[in-house]
Amino acid sequence: MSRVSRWGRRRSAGDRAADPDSRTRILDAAEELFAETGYEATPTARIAGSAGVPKGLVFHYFPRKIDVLVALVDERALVVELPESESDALPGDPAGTLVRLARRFPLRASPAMRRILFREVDTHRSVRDVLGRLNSEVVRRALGALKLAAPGAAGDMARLEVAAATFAAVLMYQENLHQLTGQRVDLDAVAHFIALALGS
Amino acid sequence: MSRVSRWGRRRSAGDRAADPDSRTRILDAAEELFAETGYEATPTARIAGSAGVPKGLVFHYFPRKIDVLVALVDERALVVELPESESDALPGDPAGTLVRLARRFPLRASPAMRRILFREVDTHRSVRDVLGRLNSEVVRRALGALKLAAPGAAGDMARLEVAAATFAAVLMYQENLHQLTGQRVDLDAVAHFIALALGS
Amino acid sequence: MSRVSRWGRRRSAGDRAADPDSRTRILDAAEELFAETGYEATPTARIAGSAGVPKGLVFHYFPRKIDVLVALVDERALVVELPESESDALPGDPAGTLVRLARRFPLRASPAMRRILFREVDTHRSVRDVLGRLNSEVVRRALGALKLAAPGAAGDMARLEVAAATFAAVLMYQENLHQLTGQRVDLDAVAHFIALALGS
Amino acid sequence: MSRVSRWGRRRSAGDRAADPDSRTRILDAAEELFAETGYEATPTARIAGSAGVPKGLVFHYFPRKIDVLVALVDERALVVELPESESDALPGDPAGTLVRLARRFPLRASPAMRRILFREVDTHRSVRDVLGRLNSEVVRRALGALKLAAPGAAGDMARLEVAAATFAAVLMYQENLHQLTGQRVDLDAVAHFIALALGS
DNA sequence: CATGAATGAGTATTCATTCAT
DNA sequence: TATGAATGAATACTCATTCAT
Repeated sequence: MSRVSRWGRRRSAGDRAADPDSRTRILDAAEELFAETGYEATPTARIAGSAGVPKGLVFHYFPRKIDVLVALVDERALVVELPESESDALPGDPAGTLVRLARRFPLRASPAMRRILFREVDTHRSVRDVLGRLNSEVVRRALGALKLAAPGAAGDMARLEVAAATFAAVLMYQENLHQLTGQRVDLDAVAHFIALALGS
Repeated sequence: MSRVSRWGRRRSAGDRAADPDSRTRILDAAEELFAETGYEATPTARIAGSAGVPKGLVFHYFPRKIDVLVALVDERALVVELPESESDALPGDPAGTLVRLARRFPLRASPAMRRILFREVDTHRSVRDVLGRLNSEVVRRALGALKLAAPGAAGDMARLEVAAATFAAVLMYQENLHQLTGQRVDLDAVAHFIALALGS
Repeated sequence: MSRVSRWGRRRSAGDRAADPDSRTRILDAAEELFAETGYEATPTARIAGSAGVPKGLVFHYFPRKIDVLVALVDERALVVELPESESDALPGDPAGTLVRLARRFPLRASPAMRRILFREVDTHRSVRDVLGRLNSEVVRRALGALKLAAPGAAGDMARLEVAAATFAAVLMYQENLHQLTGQRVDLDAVAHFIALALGS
Repeated sequence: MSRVSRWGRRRSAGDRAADPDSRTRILDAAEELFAETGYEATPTARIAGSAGVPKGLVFHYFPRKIDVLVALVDERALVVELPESESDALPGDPAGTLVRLARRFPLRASPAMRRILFREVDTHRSVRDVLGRLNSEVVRRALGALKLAAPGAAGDMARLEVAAATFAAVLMYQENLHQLTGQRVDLDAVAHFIALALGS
């Protein structure tokens, strides 16, 4: 049950812990392959091969291929439990507040997961649900943080909501944008831009 | 169900016949199916069946399955040739300018095409190219329009660029957002919000 | 649709007709293999191999494996259309009447079919239905023939029914009995035995 | 659902414990499943699951899957040791004699066993042997009993043999017939019918 | 005895693609 | 152009069986 890995440090050198168990290795491999090639175009045999386990073992843990995707999304997309603390919020600094929020954003977890979530929204209800929940959460937190950080605009709820939704959209899709245009949107600049609108 | 879409013209010049030709019917069917189920998960046989043509005919027009996708994207994603006219731009009304731009936006073409473009970015270089070109185009036009519409901010190029990129992001992904959260982002509100930031 | 073969003369020498078509060859092979090894234990690949057609073609004609069995049973178990003529019935000779009936009995069709019918009764509703219909038919005809052939017992309907059911049971299961005990029940003797009971 | 059947004794001698031991539970489950679904179509894992034992334990007791079937047939198909007593035979009452014989007939053991025996005749030599032995036994006993019960026909050995074989056929397959036609053959009526033939 | 992870050969089924007509 | 039978590589999934604990 203990899901060992955390992206960016999946198997660091000095790890004296034993090999991650087979189930984890399967999910690791699937995460990478689904992100690269997509769910449909990734044969289970390749997942097994890439994970270094026999083909049959994949089905031991995940009776259907779709269960690999579902487990992946359920176990790895929302694992980072953000403390509810909105201590990020610094009154008078909405831009910095948004940037700090983005840094600790759950979607910051594995870039592979982000690609999977967006690419496979239609593949399974579970993916769509997780992505939806994620989006709502970001909007909710951005809104909460902005309420504290932008005292001047606190009265204009509608404006705060648009700000939160706009920031969320940029944040949620930035990875996709990066793929498309080849250039990453500068989140800091967007945050400042939004702060401007709130300040006026 | 009627595949005679309002999304651009597919019919050959002199068409008064009721039935589009086979090739068109194949593309119509593929467009719908790829959007629904994805490229990989859509068998060519189903495209043929849905188009009401024999299986073999699909390969007569499109030697490889991928050619269906490529033709679809090449012929239907950018067909709406926006007049270069930035007559949309109304000096002093950046919000209205953005909204008008959005209304005539190429991506406003077939919703199915949008889903295909986003879902199949990684399936073929051609898709990625078209989507990239589309995105650049939107940013470019938004930027151009804003230059004219927001004379006050005209000097601050960096700010205009962030504004354009932000609006483009919201615009490009609004359909996706809609699916996820079940509620459409209010483009007008975002446009006004952006105008606020430009005005201050 | 024309089902060429009739067992015992599936491919006689002087047959100038071309090879039976692929579909027929598949059914021929399946009939033999299902009878030998049973439905479950017969891989579709072996059917194809035995029929001399590529694996995929089996699924071209029969989308699911069970469809092969169903087609087999539906098309080959009841094909022999017995003329309704009860001319078999010879008044005063119930024994001869039963024997003649047995000789033209539909189940006399392919011995392989008989083994399939009995072995796979539980495999699919269609098999059970065909076998049930066959049994009812035999009882019905035996009863009809006996009514005419055994005028002495014509008044004792109950006795005629028992006679018909008994004969049908022996007839229907004789192939199985043969397998089990290694010795065939002598149908003639049973017919005479039954005639005895009717005569007394 | 309660596997404590009336069909022979499975429990070890001193059993007062509520739970049969694992081996017995495995056989119980297999008996039910083989009868329902057939040997080939019943995975060992399902036997284990249905018996409430871990998968590995099945192979502890029965190294190969086929051993489960063999053990089942060997231990449960002939267990009811009929006393050799032909005290059933009542001179002058061949019908009653046959009916009494049928009531104590070994095949009266578990209906599930009967279906297994008939369905899996070809699966393993052991099954065929047991079924063959069973059939011979029935014929042998019916013959013996009829010799005593029908003194009038005692001289006509051939006729007695046909009578025995006919009755055995009806008896052995009545369960199958029941499934097929949905209506059970009336054994009493058949017995009387046979007695008639012997008496004339 | 008990347990369940591990293994890999086998199986039904799918599907892009070819091609004779 | 049309047509649909033919082909076989690929793929998800099954399952008997082994084995370390």
